[in-house]
Amino acid sequence: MSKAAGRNLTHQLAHDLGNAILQGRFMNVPFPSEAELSEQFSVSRSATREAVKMLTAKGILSSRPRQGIRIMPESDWNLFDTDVLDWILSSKPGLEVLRDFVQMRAAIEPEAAALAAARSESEDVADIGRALERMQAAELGQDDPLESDIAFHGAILRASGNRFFIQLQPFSATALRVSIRHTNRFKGVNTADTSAHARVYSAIKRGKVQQARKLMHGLIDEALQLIEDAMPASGR
Amino acid sequence: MSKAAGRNLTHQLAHDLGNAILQGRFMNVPFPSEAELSEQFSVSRSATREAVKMLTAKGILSSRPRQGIRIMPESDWNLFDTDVLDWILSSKPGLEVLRDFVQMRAAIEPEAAALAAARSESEDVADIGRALERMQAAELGQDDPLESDIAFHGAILRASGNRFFIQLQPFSATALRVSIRHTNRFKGVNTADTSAHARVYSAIKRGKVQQARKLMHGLIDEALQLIEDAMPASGR
DNA sequence: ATATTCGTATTTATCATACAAATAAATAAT
DNA sequence: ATTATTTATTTGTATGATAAATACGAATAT
Repeated sequence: MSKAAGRNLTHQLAHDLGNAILQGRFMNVPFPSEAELSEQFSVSRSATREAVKMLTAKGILSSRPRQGIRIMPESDWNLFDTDVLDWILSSKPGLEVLRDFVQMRAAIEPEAAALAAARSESEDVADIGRALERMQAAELGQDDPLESDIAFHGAILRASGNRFFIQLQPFSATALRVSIRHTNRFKGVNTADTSAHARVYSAIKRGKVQQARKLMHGLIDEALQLIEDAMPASGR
Repeated sequence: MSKAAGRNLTHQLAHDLGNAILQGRFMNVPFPSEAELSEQFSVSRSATREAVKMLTAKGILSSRPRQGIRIMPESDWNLFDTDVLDWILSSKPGLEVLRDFVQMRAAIEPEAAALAAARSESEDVADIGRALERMQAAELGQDDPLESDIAFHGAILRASGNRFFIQLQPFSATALRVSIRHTNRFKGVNTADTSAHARVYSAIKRGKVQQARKLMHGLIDEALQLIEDAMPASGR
């Protein structure tokens, strides 16, 4: 078991199991029983059961008497859960998953930018500006390029004023982290990218709804094109 | 505690607590401790703890020694969790929540339709046609209008071929269920609506990406306009 | 032979109890 | 008034025992 990640044993075990499952370590072996898990991780049955219940709540496991604990089909996993997103990230996802992430962002973020522009008088919009400043600072090596990019897109989701968009912040962040793992060997800090972001912010601040949507769409669609060009044709 | 909803006591308790929380029953009273929950629901501490851990996994609760169990801020709740969506639905959400649902659908579903059109050769597309037939049957009273509508939009999400869109099926279904509760007093079975759906299906089947996106957007945007017109101006 | 019934072993589900650890609040000391 | 210490409360962890569900195989009947 990992050092001292979660706050308590139950959380740690849930985290470790989640990671192991998403890494595919139980693809060929049957999933252990409660008793086996307790023994393998040197944890009480109570803690084991609680960890299993947490993963059950995320749609990853299910358990029935006599049958034991089983991994649910991937289609049941709650992919928008923050923990699950973390486990996806550390499972080193391939281009297909990255494409799915970016296609989703291409649906969400242009609309979020449009909604933000429609509420341009909101205080939330200033956060977008602050994140943009961080991106500009990152160009000079004074901030982290990835983290400031994440902050920018997160700020737009918040500025949408829509609880569902707001909750997609971890999704967007994970998508960006997956992206950079596939693309940052090609380009480092990108001045053109930052100014494209600046144009999005400008449109939002000035309440230009259509323009905000279109600019954000352009931003993400460019990334999507790069990914699809890099993919073998079979995967499309 | 409710009759025999979930498969076991833990699930039942988690379900009942989730419902109670989303109904706002702990707005003014402090959340009970483990011991109090056990006593109030006549359930062992183990089962109580497991239920609390399940809600913790969904971002709804957190617990620390001495401080007890606390309800997390709503921004932490996993709103895309199927159970949470069910609890939202049974909490009789108002127009603000409905608007958030439909804004989200307006982002997701036009893109899903576009992606489905781009894979029009897929077998998944036939499911959309079958759902459309159900909608047409519903016009004649031979099927359920709401369920067939849900099936239609779910089929398009599946046909997108994108795991994230696919997982938004329960979201879309809940959104439609919330919608009908606010709008079906105005209109019953709508022939115009069904033929608009038929045009979306036709565009997808013929691989017309742009058209599929535009038609689906029109479909949802019309619903959104009705909602925003019905809302007091303050909420925009 | 085939299908059905029935028993049995295995695994989770539930309950109870005990002690440890964390920590918020009260109390005492400076 | 501030800080340190004690105390009480609550969750965390472990263990053991019994109940309930059910997959599997054996026995039985058709």
